[in-house]
Amino acid sequence: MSEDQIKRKPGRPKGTGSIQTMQQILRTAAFLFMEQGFEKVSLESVAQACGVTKASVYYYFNNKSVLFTECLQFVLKMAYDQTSKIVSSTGSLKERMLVVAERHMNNAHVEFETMMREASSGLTEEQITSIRTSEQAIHELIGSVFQKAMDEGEIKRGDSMLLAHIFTAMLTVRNRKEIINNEKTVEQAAFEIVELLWAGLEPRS
Amino acid sequence: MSEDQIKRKPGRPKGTGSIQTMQQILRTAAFLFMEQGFEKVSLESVAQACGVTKASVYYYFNNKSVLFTECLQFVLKMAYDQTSKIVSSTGSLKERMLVVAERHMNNAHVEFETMMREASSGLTEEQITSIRTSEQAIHELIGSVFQKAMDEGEIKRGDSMLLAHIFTAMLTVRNRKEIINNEKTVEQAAFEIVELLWAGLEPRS
Amino acid sequence: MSEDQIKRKPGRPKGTGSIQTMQQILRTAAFLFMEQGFEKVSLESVAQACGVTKASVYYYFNNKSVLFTECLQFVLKMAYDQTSKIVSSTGSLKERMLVVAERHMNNAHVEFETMMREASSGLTEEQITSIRTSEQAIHELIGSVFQKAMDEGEIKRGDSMLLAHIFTAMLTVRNRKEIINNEKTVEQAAFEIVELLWAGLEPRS
Amino acid sequence: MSEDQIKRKPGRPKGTGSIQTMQQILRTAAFLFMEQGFEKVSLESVAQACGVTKASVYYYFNNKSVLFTECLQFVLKMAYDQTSKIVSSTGSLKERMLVVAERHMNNAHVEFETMMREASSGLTEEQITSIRTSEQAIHELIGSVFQKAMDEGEIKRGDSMLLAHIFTAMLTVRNRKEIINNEKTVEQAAFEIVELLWAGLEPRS
DNA sequence: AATGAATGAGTGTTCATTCAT
DNA sequence: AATGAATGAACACTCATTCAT
Repeated sequence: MSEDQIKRKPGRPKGTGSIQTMQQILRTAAFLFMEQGFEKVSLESVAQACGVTKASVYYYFNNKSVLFTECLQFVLKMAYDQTSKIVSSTGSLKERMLVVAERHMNNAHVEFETMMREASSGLTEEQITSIRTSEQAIHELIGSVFQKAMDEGEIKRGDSMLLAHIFTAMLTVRNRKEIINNEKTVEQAAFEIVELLWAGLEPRS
Repeated sequence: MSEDQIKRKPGRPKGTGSIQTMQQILRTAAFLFMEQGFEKVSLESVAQACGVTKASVYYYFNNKSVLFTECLQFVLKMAYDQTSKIVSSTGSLKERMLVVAERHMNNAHVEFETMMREASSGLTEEQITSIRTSEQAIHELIGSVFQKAMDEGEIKRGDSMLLAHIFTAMLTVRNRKEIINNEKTVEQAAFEIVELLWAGLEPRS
Repeated sequence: MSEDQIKRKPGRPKGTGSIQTMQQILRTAAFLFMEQGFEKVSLESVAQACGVTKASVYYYFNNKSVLFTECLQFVLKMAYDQTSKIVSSTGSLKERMLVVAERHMNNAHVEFETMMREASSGLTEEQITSIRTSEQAIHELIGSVFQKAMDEGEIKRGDSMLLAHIFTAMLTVRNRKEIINNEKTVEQAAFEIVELLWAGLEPRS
Repeated sequence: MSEDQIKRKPGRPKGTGSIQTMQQILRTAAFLFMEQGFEKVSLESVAQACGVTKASVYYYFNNKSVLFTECLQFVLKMAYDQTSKIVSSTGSLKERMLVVAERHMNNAHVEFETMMREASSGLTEEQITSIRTSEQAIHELIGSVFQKAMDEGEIKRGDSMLLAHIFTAMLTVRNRKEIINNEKTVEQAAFEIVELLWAGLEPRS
């Protein structure tokens, strides 16, 4: 998050201005987009939050759509890496998915599909598919993990990709203020969700 | 400049008067809001879609926030009524929830939480709570059905309200184009979701 | 002012709706125009203040300019009558002008000239001259009184019409909040103004 | 629809850049506000009068209230400086006040109080007091001059601040078209006003 | 006599985008 | 590398005005 602030190697930094500024714009904009969605974020507000001018943002990103696209890819890549690390660790599938759930539910953000729908009219076909691809990668990652577990008999057989989507969809209850914040912690909710997914509703005879 | 334009006189045109303009505006706007979210829908576009002028929209609704609020309440009431009818019909809980799932997934719309987040900055506290209340009513309806089933031993015990939220969250996979539209019909997806929710992932010994 | 409310003759009033409504619109609008000027007063606000609809206002007055014109003439006629009564009463000129000053300064209103300038672009030549004539009548009334006093040696000779304008102009200090409201009452201010006008600044040798 | 229109690209045009756009906007807007008042001046008209776009006006002034406030302060500062120079020159008080009168009456403008009343609903408390302060400064300047003259016996004793207000109020006869323009020059009127103020109406015995 | 419904023309304001430096 | 100046397009909202009933 603020890795670049704290850990400063001694000596004059190489590219003080250029790459650093671009990275900061990217990070800041990504945060704002995830928080407020496409339309509500103005390039002016991005610039201000970065302490630069609007024109500077344009210097690095040709237009709002480009910035948005790169932001999403940045965020999705981070999510992919994080998830990848978790699922490839040791432990039972259930245990690992619980960690995935906790992490996912702690990253506050606008729901993906909605943001895409909002933005899509301003994006080119290319941009849309490029984002979709990055997003799909995550689902495929999770899907493949489920598939492997099915093959090994760890869980029941079924449509692994659909399962992956259902799983991520379940995690969006994080956004319901009535559930989280009031009565349960995120960890509790994540735990109950995974338990439910594993056990099902049907009472054992 | 506009000398060559046909100068329409202001004021009410002679023979317009459809039956219920207000209802039509409400319905049209509701559809557009659900499809595109708060910001992207301009009152101009609402007016055009209804075949009236912007000023006419303002004649019936004081401002965009009011229109939005009434639209959402309109939609939520319909959803509540629909759901209410289904859950109070005969059949096992699982059967009834399948119907709920099918209906819900066929109503295309932006995810609720995201839309609210997007719009909330423009709404008054009152408007927000009024919408929230309407929305909560649906969850409580579903939650109460789950609770009753728990009490009667039809399903396992658990947090019925959390379950209600999880259930509706699961239905949002409808928005994922990779799943629906390509490989599965909505009905298939709904069926598999309900099956999964009931049976769980754990393989029977 | 509220003469029509208090003094109600017994029996069914003749023209309950028509003339009464028109009078009320006129009075209300006049008050609003004097208070806020031409542009700031919307016909909607006039209607609301009267408890009727905008269309009703249009029923009695063809358009805003007409309403404005009639309002001003109404107000100016009242001012004329009031002034006329005062100046034709007994007492020295100075005494009578003091009463005029007090009355004038107690009627809160936007300065005349400014209001006219604001409104004039929307008025026809006819309307403007008709208002100007009514206004001029007041000045001529006061001017004639001054002239007579000059002829009779009660005051120094001079341009009586200019003097009339100066006199009314002096009374506009009523609008300066720093003077009235804080340190002086309207009556005190009126007194000092008249004293000053009579005695002049020059110290007697 | 606009296919046949020449589609100007957005963004800064190639060779515009006059020297000081902001100053010109300020001056032009100040003139328009003084001439027509707050409501009647649209930012569009200001822009047009300057040969720039509305958006350019917004580039320099955040909103109409800000522009209005800065305009008034600009005008008031000029008036203060002008008056200050005159009153601190040599000559008798009467001579100097005659010059003040002439200058003031030659600057065509809407009456101050009225303009403030019209605009005040759109201004913040801060803006109002900031303007009021600037205006009060002028009256205090004139008041102090009168006070000094009283102390030195050059004129009769009295409320110097009230006198200052009366004096400026008298000068508003400049706005009465029936007086100026037709029969008298501004200089004549100014002369007669000052004469009257000094000598008073009372005939010497 | 009075009104509800509808409209065209504006007004203030925001924003993505461009260009010269 | 970064910015200040400028713009066209859109948007939320208001208002005077008209017409049918």
